[in-house]
Amino acid sequence: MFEQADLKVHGKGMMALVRLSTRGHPRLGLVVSKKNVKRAVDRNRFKRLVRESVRLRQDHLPSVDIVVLARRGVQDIDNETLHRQLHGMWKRLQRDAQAMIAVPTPKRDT
RNA sequence: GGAGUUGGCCAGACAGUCGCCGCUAAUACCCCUUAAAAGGUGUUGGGGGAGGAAAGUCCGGGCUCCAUAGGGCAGAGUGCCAGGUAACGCCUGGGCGGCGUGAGCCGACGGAAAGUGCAGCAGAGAGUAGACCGCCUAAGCCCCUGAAAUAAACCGCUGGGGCCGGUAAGGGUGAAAGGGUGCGGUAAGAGCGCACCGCGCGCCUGGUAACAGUGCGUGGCAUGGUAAACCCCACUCGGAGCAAGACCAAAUAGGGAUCCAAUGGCGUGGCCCGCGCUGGAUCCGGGUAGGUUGCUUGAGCGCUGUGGUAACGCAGCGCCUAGAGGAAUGGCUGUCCACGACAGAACCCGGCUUAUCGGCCGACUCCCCCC
Repeated sequence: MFEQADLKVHGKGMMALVRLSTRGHPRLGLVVSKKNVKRAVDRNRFKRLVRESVRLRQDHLPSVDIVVLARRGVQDIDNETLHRQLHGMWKRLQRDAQAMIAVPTPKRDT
């Protein structure tokens, strides 16, 4: 997954790795390390918000596996901007995924 | 009214809506069966869902396995006394010392006359004390002076100087200089003597005890500091941890090689004994690591009564209050206000410590004003 991501979507304080799947619905994984987010309260809050965001948008997302990685500093972002970030990321993900499905052989340069 | 001390409690609220994790009831289907129960999946309804610190992991216990945790050594911890407790390094009460006008607060608070060690600088001297300045020159010796007496002299009164010394009152050094104040005493001084204070020891009295005393007697009087230095004394402590452990399914099969060997090897990791099990170790080749349980009814919480100064105990009645498993307890919208801190359960309890916006209640102290 980490080495064979089809797509990478970046947002403020986080990054999402995406792979296409044939499951028929999106699937979410979360990586929030203690190193990057020190307090348990902040780790839990981040995971809840990401889950909620995916839940609210699950019908619009393509059939993909998503892994969201938290980066240092997410604990300082408030809920509202975090939601906006995630919303923007999913929109980009949708667009890119559809483009990739249209092209049968996705090229993996760089 | 102001300032403060102390004990306890709360931890945004409400509504709507969309979700998550257990529980429970009904129901549908699956599985199974003679039939049911149990089990699984879904739908609908009901109900529950982080903390006072859930944290740090610093102590103590339960639970589980190793022996039923046994003996010795080593090691670690605790350290005024009594009580509480399952236990504690915790709590309560008391003692002693310190701080505060006070309510109160703080204290690793046994032993330094068993032993060993350590102490920079300054200073004469730092633990069998010590003469740098100062004070003294009585006794002993030397020199000068030379009263009185004598015929004269010797000796030598007096005074002065020196040597040998005396002295811990004063100065100075230091964190600390070997009880304090006063009087006597003396050449000057000194517990040298005495009085008072202090201290040590013995007894008596009070107190369970620590300890206390205008108590009685006795000793001139230190036993300097450091034991979060070794140490001594008293008391306590076996080890590992829920990834403990248990169960189910499968499997650990079977095989080959080398080495060691029944005063052995493993369990048992500080070591020895003891105890239990038994051939063991390494390599080659092959195989597995899924689920269930432990998992929340407990030294539990609330109320009342009762014993106790209190911590807490006892009795009765009532209540059931998260249980996940990469990990639920949330998102959004609206209204209100004192505009919300620190922060997220992971086997469970009792403490300690640390973090913390603010609010409420009780008790008490000091100061000012009024009656």
